[in-house]
Amino acid sequence: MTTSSTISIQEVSLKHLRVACSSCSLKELCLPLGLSGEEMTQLDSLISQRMRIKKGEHLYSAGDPMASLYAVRLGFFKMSVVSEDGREQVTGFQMAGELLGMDAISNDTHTCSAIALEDSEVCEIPFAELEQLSRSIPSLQHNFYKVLSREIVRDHGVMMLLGNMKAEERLAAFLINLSQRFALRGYSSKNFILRMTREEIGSYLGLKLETISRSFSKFQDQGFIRVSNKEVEILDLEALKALLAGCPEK
Amino acid sequence: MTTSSTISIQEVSLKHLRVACSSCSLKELCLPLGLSGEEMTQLDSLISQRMRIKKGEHLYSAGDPMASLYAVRLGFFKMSVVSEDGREQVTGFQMAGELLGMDAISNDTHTCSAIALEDSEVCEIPFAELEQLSRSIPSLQHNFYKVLSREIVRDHGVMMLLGNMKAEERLAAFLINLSQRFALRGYSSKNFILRMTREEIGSYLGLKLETISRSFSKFQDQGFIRVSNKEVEILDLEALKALLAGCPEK
DNA sequence: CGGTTCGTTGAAACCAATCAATCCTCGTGG
DNA sequence: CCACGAGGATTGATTGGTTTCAACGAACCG
Repeated sequence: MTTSSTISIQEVSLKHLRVACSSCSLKELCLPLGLSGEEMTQLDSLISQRMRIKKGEHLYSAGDPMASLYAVRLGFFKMSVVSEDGREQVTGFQMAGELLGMDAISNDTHTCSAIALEDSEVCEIPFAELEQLSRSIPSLQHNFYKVLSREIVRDHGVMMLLGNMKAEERLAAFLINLSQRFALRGYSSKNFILRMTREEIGSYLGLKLETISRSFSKFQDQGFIRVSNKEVEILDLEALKALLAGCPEK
Repeated sequence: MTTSSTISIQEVSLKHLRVACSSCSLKELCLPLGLSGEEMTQLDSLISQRMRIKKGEHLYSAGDPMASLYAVRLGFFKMSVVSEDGREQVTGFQMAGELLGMDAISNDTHTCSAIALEDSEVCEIPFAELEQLSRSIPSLQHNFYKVLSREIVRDHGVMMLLGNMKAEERLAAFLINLSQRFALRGYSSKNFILRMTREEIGSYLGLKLETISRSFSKFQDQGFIRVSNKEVEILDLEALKALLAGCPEK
């Protein structure tokens, strides 16, 4: 079930305030990277609309047919898959400039659900048209291959995390990753708001929410961070990184 | 360090016994899926050579520059990444018809090492040429997007496994997956040889080798499988599947 | 045929899950 | 505006599954 009916009003009102890729602050992080002015205009014409997704709403759900990919303009999403027996696994958190829905290309069907963790905005990118346009714009095709490949590399990083690391190492890796991504987008790398619950962090990291809570408390006791509910302040980034590097003498 | 010096002799001897995609038994599983005769000939001309990789040799290593992707013709590979502090994570096992090196597109550099677990044979696919050809053959481009996307979906499955499942569930999932992939290639789905060690299975599944060994023994005691070293016989596939489906009443 | 790698099994230690109680926060409606 | 309820977070006690440590046996390779 998509939420298309819920958002149709905004769709209309947004049609004429479309922001073109060429003037988008995220173009360096997103698909248009490295395109010429002319090429970017062609890409612009392909982005049919911008959509607003309210906190808690599904942009799409697992099982939905896939017609478009989405680029996050603003906000924060979680992606999750559910196994046959009902277990949920959060596969990632996506923020501005990141693409959603790439898993769906394999079967023209979404395999994940994309849920907004705050009021968000995405650009809809019709996939068939992207595919066609990428044939005439080599650097667009190349960028898109890279985006797909980068997702694979990211997934391998998560496997490393889930397969080899202890609870506190996982959480440290998670915080460092978030911090870097915020920095890349011009936000503070030291102070940020967690848009997800402890349970969602736990699902992503293969841990229970109580373990996340305890690890946060421990980091705070050690003076690595300050946490107050969803606010996080990183006080000692090096200490967190040291946790990851393994004990120096091991 | 690549192993190119080791295999140069075979390369030469193989040049004239190249098997074209069009006559390859794996074409239904591999990139050429759905291409016309004419298109397949073009793809053929791109596959510069076949290479033999001996058991234990690296097809490529993490950090190597990426110029080509590889399609497994024959044999069995493991892919692994190593973290800064030296921990190894096996990210997958690849068999005939599967593509290697897709993670490397993101940076033109391999992020995994590909190691042959038995004497193997791969087709080398120069990436730049594949990219160019895929612009003129829409279904090739589409296939390649799908292959990349399928890899992402597969990785999500591994995350589910690592994040949510207990040791025996993971091993059951692993055996079922292997069984299905062998069947797809015309091999027995009930009897097969594990090409990897217990330690490598453990690394893939986020477990220690002793845990793998114990789980194998337990499955055998329960009559689900018969294991003798690397030989596996699946006696009760349904029982293994039931393990995954979660407790019936949960 | 000897050595090394791989696999199995047992006992103990440990880390995270589970169970449980309490508190906090936020959104909602009276 | 405050009270209420529900969901989210914290913390403690206990359990349990997996790792670790250890020893031994089997298989494989040169």
